[in-house]
Amino acid sequence: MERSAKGSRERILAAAEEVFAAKGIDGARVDEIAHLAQVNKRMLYHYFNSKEDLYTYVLKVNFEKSLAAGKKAFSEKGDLKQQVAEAIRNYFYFLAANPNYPRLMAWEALQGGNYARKVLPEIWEEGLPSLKAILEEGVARGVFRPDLDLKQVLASITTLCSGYFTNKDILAILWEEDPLSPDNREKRLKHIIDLILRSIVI
Amino acid sequence: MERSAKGSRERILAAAEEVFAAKGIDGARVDEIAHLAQVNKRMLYHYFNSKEDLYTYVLKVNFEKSLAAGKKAFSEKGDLKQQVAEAIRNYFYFLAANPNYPRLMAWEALQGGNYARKVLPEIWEEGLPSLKAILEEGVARGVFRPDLDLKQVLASITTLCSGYFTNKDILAILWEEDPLSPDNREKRLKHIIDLILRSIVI
Amino acid sequence: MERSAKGSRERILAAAEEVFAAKGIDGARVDEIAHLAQVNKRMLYHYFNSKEDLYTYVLKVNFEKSLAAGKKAFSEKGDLKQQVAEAIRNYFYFLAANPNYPRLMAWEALQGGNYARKVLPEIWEEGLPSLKAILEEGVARGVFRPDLDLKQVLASITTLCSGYFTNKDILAILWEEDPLSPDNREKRLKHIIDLILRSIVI
Amino acid sequence: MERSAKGSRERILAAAEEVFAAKGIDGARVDEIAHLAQVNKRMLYHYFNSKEDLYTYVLKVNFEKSLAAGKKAFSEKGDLKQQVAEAIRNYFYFLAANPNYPRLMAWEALQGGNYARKVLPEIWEEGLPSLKAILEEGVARGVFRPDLDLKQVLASITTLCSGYFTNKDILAILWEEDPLSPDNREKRLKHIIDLILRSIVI
DNA sequence: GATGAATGAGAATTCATTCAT
DNA sequence: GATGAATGAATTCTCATTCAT
Repeated sequence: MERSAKGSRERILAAAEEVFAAKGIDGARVDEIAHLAQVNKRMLYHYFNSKEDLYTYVLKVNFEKSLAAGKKAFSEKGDLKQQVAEAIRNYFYFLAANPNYPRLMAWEALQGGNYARKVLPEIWEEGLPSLKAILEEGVARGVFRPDLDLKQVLASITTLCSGYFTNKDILAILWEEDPLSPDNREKRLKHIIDLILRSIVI
Repeated sequence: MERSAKGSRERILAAAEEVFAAKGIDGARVDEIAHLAQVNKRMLYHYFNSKEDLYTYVLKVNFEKSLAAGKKAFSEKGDLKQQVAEAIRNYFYFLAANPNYPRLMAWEALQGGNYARKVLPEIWEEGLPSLKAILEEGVARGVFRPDLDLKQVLASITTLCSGYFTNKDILAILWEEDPLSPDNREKRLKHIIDLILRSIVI
Repeated sequence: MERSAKGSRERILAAAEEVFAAKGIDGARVDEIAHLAQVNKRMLYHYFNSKEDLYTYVLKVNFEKSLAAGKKAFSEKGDLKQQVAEAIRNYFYFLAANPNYPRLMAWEALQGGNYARKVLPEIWEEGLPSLKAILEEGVARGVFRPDLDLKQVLASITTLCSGYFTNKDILAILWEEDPLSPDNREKRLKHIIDLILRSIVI
Repeated sequence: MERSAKGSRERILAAAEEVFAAKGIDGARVDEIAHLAQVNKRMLYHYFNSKEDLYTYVLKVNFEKSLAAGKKAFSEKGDLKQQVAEAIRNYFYFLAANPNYPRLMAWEALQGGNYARKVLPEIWEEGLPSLKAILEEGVARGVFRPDLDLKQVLASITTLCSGYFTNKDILAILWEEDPLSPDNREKRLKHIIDLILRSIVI
């Protein structure tokens, strides 16, 4: 049993993340979370006070994970183009490795970010600070187009990356393939990088 | 009273679209829909049988609207690049004019397309057939890159366009501006068109 | 169309009898009755005021039909035993010919006769007056047992006859045959007559 | 408070049996059952899932009670006639002691046995196996008529016995006495036994 | 007489939350 | 920390009945 491997609190948190990511806060059922976490429902209230608070906490934890990932300095080897590519790749594979994250963000976005706003107004997924820095340097050095609109570029990158994961089920239907297979994932990433790079170089 | 201005059925449908787009099927309340439609709750069941069926019907109507819009032949003036730009512009402004549509699709996508699948497995938003045709012609004529992966390009276009609208609330927070203002909308569209065109021409 | 063959009122009455007999007053749906009668639901209220009144009226009509059948003088040929047999036969085939009647009575009996009581306290299915008379005469003439308890005998006859029809579905399951087939019906009737006659003759 | 005297589950079951026996599934109200059981309505769903399932479960429990009663071996003293009388008496007093049982069966019979069929297609109230055995033995030994139709005899016995209880309210009106008074009950039983015995002996 | 649309009261069912232990 | 049973407030859905024409 990995029942006691993690403590109840951790199990609840993990279960909640799973269920909220799968169904959103309105579709999620407290019973399902408790059952999945193999704890008595009461414990959930013991540790997290309410469904809403639990949800908000799950968001918080995920934001922090994402921030931490964003900050992890990546090797600054290669030219700026390569660094941009690398940053996108890092972000893309962070999403792939943490599939609950983009889904949680997507549910939250549709709800106007009301829960996220309460706890973490500042963060959200601007969280590509290193990328921003590289792009700025590229512009300064004349490697990237001088008329680059950073806001737009960053929005495009995050949308393209996270959109791939939040729309996986639909793409699976349309493409009749599994978008999450390593091959397809890599193909998609290459396409996104190509798209972005072509649009920013002079 | 604009009581019987539109029939109850239409009012219910309109109200349902509004509420489902705003809150998703799980967040929506039948009472709210009935109230917004200014009808007795009973009528909702009379016309649409259940909340779920009503939701599915709203999806259906929206799919059809989108298909109709996609089919509307656009002027084939200008070169192929201009035609691509025009097709993206049409799609983008269709979403802007029908803000419920991208949101409904986004909720649905997060739920794995379970409801949509029931009604219209085939459609979804591949629905950019004219665009696909233009791209193919461009490749054939040697105007666009021969190695163009249409699937990828189309996925990027739809993701970029609809992602802008489904994430509007988050962008509003990050940018501290209204993403839906005509100016910002147009600026975003131009960015997307530029991004795509640069990536497809030789 | 036999739609206009009978007037709406008659069609409603016929439909109501059918549905009430099939499902009882609580299981019956006004909508189903109206639909079966091919009339607008409003007409039902026009003619019969309420579901309850309609039900009560159906009971009344059926009581009267049964009384009328019971009064129809039967040929007084043959000895008293033959006359008893004939009376039971008449009753049994009246029930067979009017399958709604025993069912309506059975639903009503389970409900304590509350609706019937309101309108027709006197009738119910004592309605075998001719039979009663024959039995009394038989006792007087010394043909039947002097210690005959008429109440008990009549109760047995009605129970045995109507019970066969109200339990038809269960018997169908147990016997794996159709209790209402002419053969089985006749066999059952013969059994009942035999049972009763043996118990009343000296 | 005899609040937890019996567990809620048992109280719900008892209350449900009472209410379903009194009013049938369509006439019964979940609220009434919950109130009678002194539990929160929610518990009913917790333990039994739905009104329909609760009803089906009540049927099941009653079937089993009846089967158990039927199996209880009765003293095989006396001749076969006495044994038949004893078996009928046992059955009759089982019904008297469990008044909900014949009523539940009667409602169910009128509905075509649709719910019972789900749970226990095989049982129903053929459940007089010991009686059947005695009758067969009697025929074999030449004590009972060789042309005895067992199916018919058993149907008559069950109909006469259970019919007495399901029609009690009507008999009360007709007879202007209480059919359930010990005296009247016993008188009725004697009549039934006499009726049956006379019809089966040679 | 006849109709289709509408309604309010109520019935079944669900859900987050809390109590007693 | 932990638990099973319990609850009240919604929430979805149903039904007999009535209104406007």
